[in-house]
Amino acid sequence: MTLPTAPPHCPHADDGQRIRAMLQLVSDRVPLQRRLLHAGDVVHAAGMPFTQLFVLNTGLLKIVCTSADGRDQVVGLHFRGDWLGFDGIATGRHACDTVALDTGELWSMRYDTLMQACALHRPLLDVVHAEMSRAITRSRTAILSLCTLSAAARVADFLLYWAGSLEGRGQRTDSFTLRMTRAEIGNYLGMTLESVSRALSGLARRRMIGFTEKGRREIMIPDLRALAGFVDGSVPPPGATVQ
Amino acid sequence: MTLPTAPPHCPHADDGQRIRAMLQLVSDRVPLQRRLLHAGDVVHAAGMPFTQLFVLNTGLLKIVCTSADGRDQVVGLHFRGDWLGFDGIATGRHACDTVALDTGELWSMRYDTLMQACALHRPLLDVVHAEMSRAITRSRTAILSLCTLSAAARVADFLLYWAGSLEGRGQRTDSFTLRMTRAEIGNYLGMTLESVSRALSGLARRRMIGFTEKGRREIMIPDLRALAGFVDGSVPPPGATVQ
DNA sequence: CGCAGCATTGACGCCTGTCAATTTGAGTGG
DNA sequence: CCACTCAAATTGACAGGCGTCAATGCTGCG
Repeated sequence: MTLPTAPPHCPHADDGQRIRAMLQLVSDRVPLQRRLLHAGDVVHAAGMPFTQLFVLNTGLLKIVCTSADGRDQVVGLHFRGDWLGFDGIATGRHACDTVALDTGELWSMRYDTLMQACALHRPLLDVVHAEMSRAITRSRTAILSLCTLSAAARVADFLLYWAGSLEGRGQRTDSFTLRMTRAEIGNYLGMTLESVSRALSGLARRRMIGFTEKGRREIMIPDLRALAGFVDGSVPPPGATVQ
Repeated sequence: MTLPTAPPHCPHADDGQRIRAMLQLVSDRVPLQRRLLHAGDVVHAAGMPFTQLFVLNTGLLKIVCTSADGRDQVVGLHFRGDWLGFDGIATGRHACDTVALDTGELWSMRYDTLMQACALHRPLLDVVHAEMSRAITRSRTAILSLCTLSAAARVADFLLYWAGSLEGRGQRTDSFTLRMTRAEIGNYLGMTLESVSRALSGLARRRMIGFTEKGRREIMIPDLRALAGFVDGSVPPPGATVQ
């Protein structure tokens, strides 16, 4: 039996390998500072002068943009191996806030130092460009989801994205803890916290996800493919009551 | 009298200078192919092998992403001086379609050739990185608008973005032609074409924009700041009848 | 033990999507 | 130059998804 639908978020099976090799390359070739992060720590804030790039070695971060009139918005989540700070290159100042959502370790390096290292070792430059490329593609995927999916489907898609990110990093994907409040998730997905809660409850009612006894932040996904089927519409929405 | 609100899209006044210098640098230092574009021409399609980067010398392009299950979405617009194709670096294949919306001229260069030129002339590398950085920031701004603004405000914001892009490129900003159908605009803004039409009509009723006699694609904006005030909520929505 | 933050659930209403009719405008051929 | 045709745009009626408001339950911590 072949896959009925391609999972929306399918990191290559060798993503874990890729990320490990990238981290190895960076730590071999670039002088790094290492910093322990705790939930709530600010890596950089909008307006700060740009001098450094960052690599998240472990943990979880959110990117928050704020408009001139005060609307703020989670525009990205970052996992182990993701790079941060590219937004500052063009203007010399960071355009957003970056905040830790969990404990972890952050690497930082001066941009000019990194470029010197790249000049000496071309594969390093390729890695940097690939990471920028990934950042661009990921944002576009987020826009696609925001514009084309219903609120419930966006929540399901978000869970698949999270699971896919863990899978690409070698962690278990059938059960994980969302290290965000419903309000943060809702902000990221362009909906209210109540809609997030209702969507999760609906998915749980349909047995497409489950909650553990440890609290409602820990999510179980028995079958990723079933969830993907819901996102692409091949499974009806969990609106009606189901037995 | 100081500005009541900062315009949401405010390219630096010297953006035109920056873009001209960038184009000059690229054409001086990198072997280019030049190609004439017409509306509908495809620059690259999703899945195509990545070998080249592109710079739009004149004209207008849209970026379209398609999900595995067939949802498609305009995720970006590009004007004179914008770079294209970064999405292909990470995977070696393009992740989206790029389609011309107007006649124009496109420059293309091999990525490896560009990198060789960058190795010889560091400012060129900085330019490339700055363009990638801008692409990341722009996508985030789009997400911010999608998630935090009402449909009518998104349309107003879109017009300001368009005007700002023209301003940064030295063109008149009080009157311009949208080279997209309502359906394309709606797709880009995450709403239906009817909502776009209603929003434009509402803004026109409020005299915040005007249509010329040449057709409903040409938009006049008498006061950018008034429109910006509407986006940030300091001016009430054009729902009710006015005078 | 009690408080404060987080999550769930229900009721209600509005924004915006859907469907449909009509008008406008552009392109084509007689 | 005008009639014809078709895509694009406008506008209205209606409904449903989701935001808003509010009450309640749950959990962790002082």
